[in-house]
Amino acid sequence: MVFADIIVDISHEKLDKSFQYIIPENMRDSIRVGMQVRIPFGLGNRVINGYVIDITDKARWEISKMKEIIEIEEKKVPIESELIQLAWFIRENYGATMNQALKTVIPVKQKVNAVENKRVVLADFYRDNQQSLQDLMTVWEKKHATARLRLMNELKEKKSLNYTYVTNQLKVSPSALRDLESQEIISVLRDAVYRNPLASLVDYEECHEKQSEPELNAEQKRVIEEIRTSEKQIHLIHGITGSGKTRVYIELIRQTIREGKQAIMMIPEISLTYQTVKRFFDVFGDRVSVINSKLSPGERYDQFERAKNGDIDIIIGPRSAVFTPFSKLGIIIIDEEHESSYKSENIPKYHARETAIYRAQIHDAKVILGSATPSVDAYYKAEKGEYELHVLQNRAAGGELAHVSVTDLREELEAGNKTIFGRRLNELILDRLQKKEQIMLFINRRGYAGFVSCRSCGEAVKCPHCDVSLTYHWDDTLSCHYCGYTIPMPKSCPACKSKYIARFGTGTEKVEEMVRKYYPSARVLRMDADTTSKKNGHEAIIKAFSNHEADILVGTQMIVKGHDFPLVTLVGIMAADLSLNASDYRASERTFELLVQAEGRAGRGQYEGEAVIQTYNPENFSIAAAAAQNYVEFYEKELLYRTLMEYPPVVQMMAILVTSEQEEEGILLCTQIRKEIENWEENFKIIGPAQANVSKIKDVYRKIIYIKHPDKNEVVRLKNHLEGKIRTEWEKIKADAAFDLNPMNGY
DNA sequence: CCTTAACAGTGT
DNA sequence: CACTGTTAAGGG
Repeated sequence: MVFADIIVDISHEKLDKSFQYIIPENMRDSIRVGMQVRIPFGLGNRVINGYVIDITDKARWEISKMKEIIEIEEKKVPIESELIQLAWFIRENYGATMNQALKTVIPVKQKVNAVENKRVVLADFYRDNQQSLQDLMTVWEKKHATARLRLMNELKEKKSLNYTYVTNQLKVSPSALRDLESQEIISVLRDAVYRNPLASLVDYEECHEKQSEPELNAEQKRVIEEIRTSEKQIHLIHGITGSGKTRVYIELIRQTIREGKQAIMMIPEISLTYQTVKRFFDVFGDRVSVINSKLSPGERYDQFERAKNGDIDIIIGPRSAVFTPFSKLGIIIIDEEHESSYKSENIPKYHARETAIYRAQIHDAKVILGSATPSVDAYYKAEKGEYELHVLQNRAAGGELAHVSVTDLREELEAGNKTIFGRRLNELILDRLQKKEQIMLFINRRGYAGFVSCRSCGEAVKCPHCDVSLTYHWDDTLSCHYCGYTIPMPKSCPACKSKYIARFGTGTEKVEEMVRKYYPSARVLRMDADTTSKKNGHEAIIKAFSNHEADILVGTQMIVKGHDFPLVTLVGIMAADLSLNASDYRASERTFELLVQAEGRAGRGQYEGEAVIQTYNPENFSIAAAAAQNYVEFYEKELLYRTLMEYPPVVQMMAILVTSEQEEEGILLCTQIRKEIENWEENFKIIGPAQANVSKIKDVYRKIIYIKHPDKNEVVRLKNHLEGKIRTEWEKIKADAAFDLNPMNGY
């Protein structure tokens, strides 16, 4: 007897274990680990889906009670067994059910019909027998079968014709072709052809215009050599903006491919796909592909297949690219390693960096992390020797980093300057406008956009189901981010009936208005959530600014990421402090990152760049370090703070989010959890329970507990213990708990 | 998650 | 005792 361990396709803690089924005789040869099957489940034997995660001859259950698998789901994509191992890792570390983890590692669910490339050729007999063909055509001539004659004349010349060419250009109807095929005069060949998402991104016809990669400079060569000869598996490249990290990645991938292995190139955002693909395509041609959520299901499925079959060597994509089913994985590169988008915001909240490292260990592959502003986490591990650190400190194309000056806004006020432009910034703006160079003005503002509040009572209009303010939409409605609750924009304050109710400035609008007022001759563009919400709004603004259709671009974080504007020689950071006020321990790290990335936008072309940071806290260490563009200085001070306060990476932290419809139930579960941790054999530091930042979503209450411990394994062990308790002893408490290891954004 | 069996409450 | 609604248990 052979049995299958199966994870049922129901995401519920109670069912988060494998169930054993008998494999019927007729499936014994075809069934494989990773396949999806239909099984009878529960007392009612309702038929559901399941994933086979193991096949064994050892029964863990009374065979008489075991049921049989009904059938194999041929239409569903089987999960590679290696990805099942990754799913276990994710389940274990990020608090999810195995079912959820399996669904995450398999981004393609359904098999999709292959696209066929149909060609028309002469049947063997007529190809080898010219005389018979001639006879045939004489008959047709008499019959005035003109379409068939057209086809035959072409086929005599060329051996094979494109099907669409035959139907569209030669005007031979499909029915005629079918007739000819059944008479065995021609045959229609069908080759499966992969959908190619690159086709819309790069121009195959213009291959001759390929940009060749610049020569490696000494510094880049050194880093490549260090990595090539190193015993270490994980490497961190700390390279200043413009130091040519991508050039290094390309070289490392080239070497990997030469060894017959494959590469995953991870990028933080889909919007950066184009420029990356373009560059890689010029070097590696169609051995490169992309995978991301913007692809159609068919395209995605085909990239999956190409990767599995070894038809490509390199995949470019965001977080989920880590699951690309390469069998000979040699290298995983994570560009802009510090980006928070590498951590999933949905359950399971896996971190692509950690998952990549785990996967690389299975393959004995290398992991390369790259950034101009490494995450404190990664730099810490590099310092500890867990990763090997490499530094690129010169700009590849020569040139200097932007010169940065800091303006203390308090002094400006004292000096009687009531505008939002400090004197230094004003001076430089006028200078650049006069020189016809471009300017970017960056507003450091996260979230909390466009909510509506009352000027007389100060009350913000809130969602009745969630603990958040409603946000204003351009169609003059207010809606809730979390549950979609929408009301028309009220005419007066719902709380005090005052008429002085208005939208809180988004910051960018205000700045735009001021620019128009003080620099009336300047042409201004604004880029923020409002102006980019329309389809292609993002690209349209970028393009207009690239073409120098505007002198000043005003915007939020989105203007600082990844785009090259050679004419920009001035970057103004209007108020650097705003992200410092965020309520989580990563606030300084994020501020530093943003400021340095913003500074990096200035002076990327032939002209020298300048950046002005305006702030109320010039003495703040992350602002000072950003002004000096000194990462190590920032890192050392930040690490000191994290050590004192016991924050990651010095300790491991886990967030436990408790949600409940009735608040008391949630509080009860929280107290139980707290008690359990206090009595646990290992000593954990506990913070909370407290109300989550957003304390209610869709009428569900949210409480948060943070726990800290130096050892990650201990944290995972406690998590497993608590999960067990929740499943058994505390089962009756009507509240749920979700675990998040080293959370990226506060709760 | 969904089904079922068990149970309590209601009405004839 | 038949019928209905609520609840807890179990799933291989």
